[in-house]
Amino acid sequence: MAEYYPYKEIETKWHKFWEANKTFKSTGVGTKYYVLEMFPYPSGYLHMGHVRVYTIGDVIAHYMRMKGYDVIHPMGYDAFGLPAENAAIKNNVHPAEWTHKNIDHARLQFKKLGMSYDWDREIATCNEDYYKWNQWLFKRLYEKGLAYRKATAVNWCPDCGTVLANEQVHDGKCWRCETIVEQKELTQWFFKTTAYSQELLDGHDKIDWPDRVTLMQKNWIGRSEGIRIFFKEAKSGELLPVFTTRPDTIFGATYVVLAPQHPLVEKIKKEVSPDKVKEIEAFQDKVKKSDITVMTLINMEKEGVDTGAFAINPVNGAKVPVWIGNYVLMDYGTGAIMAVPTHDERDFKFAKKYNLPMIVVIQPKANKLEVSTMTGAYEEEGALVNSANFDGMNNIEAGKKIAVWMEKENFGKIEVNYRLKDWLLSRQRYWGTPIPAIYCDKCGIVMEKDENLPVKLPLDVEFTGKGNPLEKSHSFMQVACPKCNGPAKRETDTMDTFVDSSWYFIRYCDSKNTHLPIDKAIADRELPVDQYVGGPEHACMHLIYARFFTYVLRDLGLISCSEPFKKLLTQGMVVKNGAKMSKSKGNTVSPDDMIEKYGADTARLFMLFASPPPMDLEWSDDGVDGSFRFLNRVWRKISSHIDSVRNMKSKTLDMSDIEMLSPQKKQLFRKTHQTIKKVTNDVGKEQQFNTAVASIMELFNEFNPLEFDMNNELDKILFKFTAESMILLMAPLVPHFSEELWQSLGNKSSIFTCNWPDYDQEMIVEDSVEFVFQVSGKIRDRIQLPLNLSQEDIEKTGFASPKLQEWLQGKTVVKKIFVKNKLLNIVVR
RNA sequence: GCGAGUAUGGUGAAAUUGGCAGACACGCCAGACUUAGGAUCUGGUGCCGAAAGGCGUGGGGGUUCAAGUCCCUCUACUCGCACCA
Repeated sequence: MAEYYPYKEIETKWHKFWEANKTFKSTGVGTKYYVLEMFPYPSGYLHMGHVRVYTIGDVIAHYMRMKGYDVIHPMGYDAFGLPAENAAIKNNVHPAEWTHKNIDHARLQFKKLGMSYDWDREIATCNEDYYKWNQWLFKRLYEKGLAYRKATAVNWCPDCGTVLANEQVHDGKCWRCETIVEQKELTQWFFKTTAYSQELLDGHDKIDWPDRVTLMQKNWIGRSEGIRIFFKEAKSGELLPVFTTRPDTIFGATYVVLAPQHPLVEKIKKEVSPDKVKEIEAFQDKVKKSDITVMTLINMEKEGVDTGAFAINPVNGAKVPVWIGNYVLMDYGTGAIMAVPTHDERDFKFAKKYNLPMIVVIQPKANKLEVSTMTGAYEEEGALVNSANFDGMNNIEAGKKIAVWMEKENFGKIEVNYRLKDWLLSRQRYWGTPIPAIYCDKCGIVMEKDENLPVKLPLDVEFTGKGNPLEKSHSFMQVACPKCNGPAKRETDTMDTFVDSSWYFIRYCDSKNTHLPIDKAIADRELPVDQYVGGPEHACMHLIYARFFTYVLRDLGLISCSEPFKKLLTQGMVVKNGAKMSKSKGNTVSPDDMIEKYGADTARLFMLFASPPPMDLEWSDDGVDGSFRFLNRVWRKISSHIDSVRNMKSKTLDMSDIEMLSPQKKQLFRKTHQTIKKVTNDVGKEQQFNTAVASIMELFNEFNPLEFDMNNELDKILFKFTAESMILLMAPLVPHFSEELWQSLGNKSSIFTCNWPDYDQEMIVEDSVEFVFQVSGKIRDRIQLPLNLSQEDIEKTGFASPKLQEWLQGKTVVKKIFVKNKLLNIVVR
């Protein structure tokens, strides 16, 4: 049986040591550095995807610690949510019990992986001492007018009598009973995220995030500058505003489309024939009889119906038909659009389908457009036609002028619109934070008193899958109105779990505070998070909600910082055989098995080595083996002389010592310095852990074959210096392994209290370089030459090279390109 | 439909940002050692070719002395889309 390094013993030993010594507790002294990974939803055991994020965060935390920062590195659990409730329905176990069992296992897994958390800060969002502050903050938002109620549609299963999450709708059917899902209007709570639309955009300049994430957010917030145009309903004269970003095409508007829920539709019904009303209602009904999930919206054919009413275009008095369409959204813009089929592809298709009129208003330079021959919309630039005084103008210029003119004539109002919606936070579920609102017949909406918080989740509930369990709890529902003390009813909606995760990173700073969510002095020292790590799937929702909450807490005077996450690292998924690991595909790998078979350090090393953080990571069992073998090789090499160097002082070599070394050992010393530089840059700056690992392997490949004579003082010094440097560089990656070797080498304190190694720029410089010679861009020779030769010297060498001469023979030199210490390109004809 | 990515050997990937394509590793091949083992060590390994040499970074086109890297265009795949977290 092969001898492996004793990873099990080592890992257990250091877990105990770190825990007993609270090695990773932040000291509160010096410059703080807050590293945070997105906390897990404890739905069962941690999987490899988790191991990856947390390993990446842990490497950064260790590195900054060794760089001398007071590192804040907390962990907790995003513990409210739907899966716990599903488990309750399925297995008749209380969501709390299920959740706490999972949390306990996750905590154990974190410890086994050697994650360097400050466990004293731990939180779970389902605990009363956390969600109390959700309620407290909700009240503050309500007082500021940032929380309000309005009606909106939800997925509804009529059979279960319950609201369904998008996830619970499969092919338009309820996942449990397969009843066709409908839309239902409910009055629900919203947070006014749109109050901060502009700051959410402007804040991007203050943070160091991947461009693609800020770009996604920008698109999500969707700022568009346009104009609200005041169409009027022809019969009643009722105002029918539409929003458009294309005022240049206003003279080409040939019909108007309303969202099916648009309030004007109800008025129109009173004006048109009974047959029309039937038609309209049938259409409204059809739209309502579908769920509101994305896939449905995508697959939905664009459909509409003529209401029989007309609208007046303010700019020219044109009378255009009013339609309703399933693709016009009530909650964007004004819930109504003007259609210009000649210059918008979506409108074009719709107009063709229903045989609606078209007018060309933009003519390209090259050819002349005719409505009768058009096969698609013309969406490029051109000159305006059929546009009154604006004819002949370039459409882009004209757009601005038309908008100004319309505003002056009071035909419209220039405005900025955002695609960002207010945040619907009501959930008709049990396992979440109860919203602390009370409904009193006399007083209306009244908030629960601060001193009565938290409003606790009741225990006298049953999980049947039908209806909201909270509605059946009398002890919960029936309350006295905090204002008039009369009988009142408690809100049964709970909060979206995104509320929990929108400020948990703030609570970590002061997780035990019983009179405020956070103490301001502490917040001001510890916030913002300097480095946040998590999946890019949170680019839009979580990362916008968290920024919104930070703005709100700032405006409430609770904290001073505006942007919660200074730097963001988004890591890819862990895949196997090209597919995301999932139970249904049977391609999962259990972290527990990995730790058992190879130890946590090998699992960590493989994940860091296999792929740079932003890319997906292809799992490979053979690759894990390779990482394990590498650790074993290092272990053997360093162990070979560990007893001889244990009691000697660590020293480095000076120039005169180096001159006495063999060329290979001199090169090893240089390589060590080069590797320190490379790893420092890769880990500290680029966050490319794969290349950091590769360069440590390169160093080891030079170190491993060399023999060291333990009777020779220089050899001993070099051996110890190389070994220690390597271990220090490896410490953030493989903490147990490094701690063990470090202390075996005679060091008395934890490696994580040591300084990150420095390199000497002088020691790095190579004395020669392989110079490349090209003829007309093709490489024809490579010659090892001293550094920093002049172009003149290089040319001499080049023209003297027999290989080059062969290619230069009989040709005329046209040009010579010289790149110092790199190449000479001789261009010939 | 809208939005964001990705594409380099048999595989995971690297390339100091326009300057030697394939570092490092996996796998494979050959060998050494050996009380056969999924251990360790040594050498080889992009493709074609006997060699000289040629070809090669998803396809096509362009800029340049020089392109994986810049520009245009096409294709394929992956992810997100507001009640999963």
